[in-house]
This record gives sequence, structure tokens and C-alpha cells, in this order.
Amino acid sequence: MTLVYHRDIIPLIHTPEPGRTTREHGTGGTFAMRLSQAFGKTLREQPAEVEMASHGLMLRAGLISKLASGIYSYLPLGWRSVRKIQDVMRKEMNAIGGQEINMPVVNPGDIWKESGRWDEIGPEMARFKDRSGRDMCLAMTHEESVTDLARRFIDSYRQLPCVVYHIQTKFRDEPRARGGLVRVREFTMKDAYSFHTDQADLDRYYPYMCTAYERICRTCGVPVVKVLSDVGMMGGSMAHEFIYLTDSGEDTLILCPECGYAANREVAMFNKTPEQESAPTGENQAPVEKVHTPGKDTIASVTGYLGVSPVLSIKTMAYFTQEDNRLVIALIRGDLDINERKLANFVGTSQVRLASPEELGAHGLVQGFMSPVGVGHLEVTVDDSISPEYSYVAGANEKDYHFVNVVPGRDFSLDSVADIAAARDGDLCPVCNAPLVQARGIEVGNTFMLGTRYSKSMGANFQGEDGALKPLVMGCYGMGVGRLLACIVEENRDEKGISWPITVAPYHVHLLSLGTGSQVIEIAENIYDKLGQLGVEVLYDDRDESAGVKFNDADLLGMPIRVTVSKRSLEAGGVEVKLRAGEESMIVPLDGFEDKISGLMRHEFSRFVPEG
RNA sequence: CGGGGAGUGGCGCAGUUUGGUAGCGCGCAUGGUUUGGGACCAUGAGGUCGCAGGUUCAAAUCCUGUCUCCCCGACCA
Repeated sequence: MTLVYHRDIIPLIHTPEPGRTTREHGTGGTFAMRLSQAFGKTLREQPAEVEMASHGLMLRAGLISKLASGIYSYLPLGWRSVRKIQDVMRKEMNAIGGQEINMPVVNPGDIWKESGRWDEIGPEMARFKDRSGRDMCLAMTHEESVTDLARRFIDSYRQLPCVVYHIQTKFRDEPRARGGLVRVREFTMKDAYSFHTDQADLDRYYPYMCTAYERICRTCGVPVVKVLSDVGMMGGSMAHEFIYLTDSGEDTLILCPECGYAANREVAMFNKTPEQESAPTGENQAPVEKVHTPGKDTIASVTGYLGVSPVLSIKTMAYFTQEDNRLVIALIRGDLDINERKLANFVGTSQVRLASPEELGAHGLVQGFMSPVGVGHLEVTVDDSISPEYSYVAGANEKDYHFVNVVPGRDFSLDSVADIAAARDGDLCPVCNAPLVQARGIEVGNTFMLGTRYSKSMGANFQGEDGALKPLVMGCYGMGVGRLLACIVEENRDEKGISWPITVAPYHVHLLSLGTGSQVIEIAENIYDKLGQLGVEVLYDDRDESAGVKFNDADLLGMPIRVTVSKRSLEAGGVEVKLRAGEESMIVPLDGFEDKISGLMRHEFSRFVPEG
């Protein structure tokens, strides 16, 4: 009946040939599609711009098409997967109390000024003025909009906790888009926000969201690890990232294979106790002494020259802060490296950059021989690897000279000590002391305990049980739809093409007919109709192409179940059925064919859908 | 932002060094032969060589500028 309506209203674009079924558009075009009519096409060769496997496959399979750097269109097959991914997200969000809303892409600058991010965020936010000169921007994320909603509608603790989410377009003018859908400028993100009376309630809720994230990724066939992460531009107290491990990822993780400790390198901790323990220099500490160290301007060269371990040297670094261009000095044990992210967070800036040799000179600092001694007038941060129990070799801030017997606390201040060291492959786990390993990965999603970062600045308060007005305690939880799609393809593929998890495959079944024999066509059409009526999503390759082209396209497009109708299969007693992920094919008699397909579908779904 | 590379029919590329007005493969169209792993034959459509200036009798090719795309780096004293 849908069909009649459809045809009455819209003249057929494609007139069926005699002998073809009149079910040209299947059940309303939802469950079925003829490849001969599909918009888009497969590419035999990989476009030159491609670097990552998933990117090449998505272009070759006709899932996406690039409009500009980091800006993509989705073609019908890709969009079907996107919608399925979104539905997986909806299901899991709804299951933990989420209510779907939708917030605008275009924001007034005002709310971003209220939160303070109008000035904090740089050129990655696209800004413009409307016709009457008001500041506007494209939302990069929606904390401001959702906090505005919260302050309008949440008045009382009785309304808490509550969770809203939306799936919306965002724009970030990334300095460098790359990897197809992995890093783009315009993208779709599922964003959830939770509101709580206090931190304890957020603590209680947060694990539910983490579980939901793991379920989403599992359903989509993407293994992820949950790692501690930096709070970045979101602010707040604690954050995790859900990472798909792959060498082509752009995030660096530090993982402990023994106890499961996992963190983004930006925040990763480690046990800094050096392997060979030196005897503490203890009480009888000699006075600082200046020694001649000609040309020894690196830790390695100076410690080698003086015959001491780098562990007993101090590395002095000079940085400038992003916003106010403050000079900050960072001290760390000679065998370690500074983690600029940790340093920036500690000194309260969005980013630090290393001082240039000219800038060092302008501040009276000597490159290669910088010293912790005599910089007391500057802002100094000391890594907690440096111990007052020892005496160290350090620069003398004079060309070709170093100090020995430098004692922290005696010769320079230890007022400002923090962990600002970068964890590296092989460093020891902060929890269990096993060697850590470094890995690369793609950040699929993140979860933040925002706390009151936005509710305070934007005045989103509620009245507590005691009648007092308090700021809402918030959590926010993002997950990139397109990026997840890229990870799905990156993970579920082989040398021939994509091998979709059935949960997010554009179609369940790829039906193809070989040859032009009338019996073959008739049976294929019949199967197409029947499966469509059963709600099985069928992509039907009805093109007049050679067997090689059809099989190769089926492998490239990667639907989970392939059904081949041919003269040969009919002679063998039915149609050939093959799983994309498997090796063998089988002949299935037409009688009972539907049962066989639904059995295979159940089997395929069970591989990806978590229990419960 | 810094460094490197590339823009030539829809896609992949050659031609640029040594200026002489564009070619190959795939794809597309038409006809025919094929039909279980990217078939074959024939015919044909499609490009002001990213754009703008300049040099020259003549520019895809040389010069200048500009735009776009891709890759690498984001400086460890």
C-alpha cells in the first residue's frame, strides 16, 4: 500500500523493464535498494589523497565524498550506517535515563562570553556577525547552550538528577584535517549532559555512562579502552577517553599490560624511582661548586663528561604561556622529559611553548647551560622527581660552565613542586610497577566530570533541600558519530574491502544475480521481494555486470550476508549463501531459504550485541 | 604557524627538464560478442592543463602572484 501511494505521488524515475517486479522501490525504499539505481558508485582505484585504510575504503565504497578539507557529504550507503550508529547511541542513552533534545548549531556569542570561552578559545571557533552586528559563532560543542537550558528549566533538587543528549553537527576549524573522517572540521557528535545536586551524585552516575559507551562501541564492532585523559578546553575535574587502539591513531596512550592502568600520555603518571638507586647525599652536603664543561650543552654530554648518572642532573627548561606570555621555568631530573600538557595545566595556561634562544638571551638565560640556581625571581615549577635528598649537576647559566653539588631546597626553592614529567615506553606503572607500554589510538568518545565550571559562570543554580541556592554539578559525554564510523571500517575490513558488523551495516544482505537467464532473474527478484517483506534489508545487485565485478563490489561494500543466484547455484539445488566474514559458502535450497537467512542474521547480531 | 609535495576529462596517471596548442588506463555512452572473481571488439562523448597576470610569433611547459588539496613537524637546552 505504501507502494501505491509512492507511485501516485512521485512518477517513477526509473521505469521497470518488462519481466521485472513492480516492487521497484521495495518496501517503501527503506529495506531494499537496487544497485542499478543507487546514487553513487564504487571506485576501482584508491583516490590519491588517501592515507588511512578506512578512508580509502569509505571513498571506494561510495560511503562519503569530500566537499572541502575536513568537510564531507554522506552518500546513501554511508548515511544508512550513520543512522544506525546514531540509533545504537540513542538506545544506550535512553537506557541510562537520557532524554533526546536538539540544540542549535548557530550560537549567540553572548553565552560563550558568559562562560568565558569566547576569549579562551582561539581561531578553531568559527565566528561571524549577524546582520545587526551581533557576535555569533558555530558551536564547537554545546556546554553553553545546555547550561542555558538548565538554568531556565531546572529550579529544584526535585528535578535532579537529569540527563539530556543530542546528536548534532559541530564545527571546529581544525588546523589540519586528516585521515578521512578521523579528524574533520564539520562533524556530528552525540553529546550527553547530566545534572546533579552534588559531586557524589555525579560520581554515582558517571560509571553508568562509561558502561553505555563501552556497549555502544561493542555493538558497533569497535574495541575500545578507557583511559584517563586531560580535561582540555572543557575544564572540570576528571575525564576519560574511549580509545580505539590502532597505529594510525593520533593520540598516544600509556598502558600497563599487568594491572590495566591506562592513560593518555598527556596525563599519564609513572613511578619515577630510578633503576639504580644512588645513595642519598644526606647531611654532609658540600657547597655548590662551578666546574668548566666546555661545549657540554646537553644532559647526555655533560653527565658523560663529569662521569655522573643523568639521574643526578637537573634539566632546566624555559617556556612561555599562551595567553599572557609569562616566562615559566621548569626543572626536571636529567633523565626525564617535561610533559608540556601537565606543565601548562599546572601553571594555569592553555598551552606552553618553548622559549627561543633569542628570548632566553633577553632574559639573561644561557642556552645549554641554564640553571635552577639564581632564577628565584622567575616563576619556577619543579618536577617531583627532584629530591632534596640528593645533590645534582646543573647548569651554571654561564657558557661552558656547570654547577655540581646543587641541593634542591638549599640552592633553589622547592615551593612549587608538581608532576610535570612525560611518561615514556618502558617507564614503570604508577600502580603496579610493571613496565608501561606506549600505544597509538583514536579517541572515539570522552566523558568529563565538569563539576560547576559552567553552572557557576553562567548562573545555573537550583534550590536544595535546605532551601539554599547551589550551582548544578554537571557531567558531559561526547562521542563522534563519523569518527566511530571510521573506526568501524578501520577495524572491520580485509584486503578486499569492508566487512560490516551487521548492527551498523548499510544493509543486511547483498543479493546478486549472475547472468541474464530468465529463471535466475525471476528467482532473484522473488528473493528480493520476500526478504524485503520480512524486514530484511537487502541491497540487490541487479546490474548487468560480469561476475567478477559483482563479487568484487560485494566484497568491497561488505554487507554481512551475500546471496548469489546463478544458473550454477540453481543446478546445485538453490542459491549460494556466504558470510562476508567467513570463508566457505553454502548452497541453500529455496525451500526454507528465509529461515536460513534469519538464522544467519541472528548469529551475526549475536556477535556484536551485548547482553542485557 | 613552519617545512615538503601536488593541482592536466568523473578516478588514477604521463607530458613540463629541451615552449610548437594534449595523451594513456579505468569509468561513461552506443552496438555486438560474452557471463562464477574487476571480459572482449568496434564506435563515440568528455579537458580554455586550479586561477590571475607576465615573457614569447607561440605557454600545460618559462617567470610572478594567488587559491586549493595532501603529508610531516609542532621545536627537550
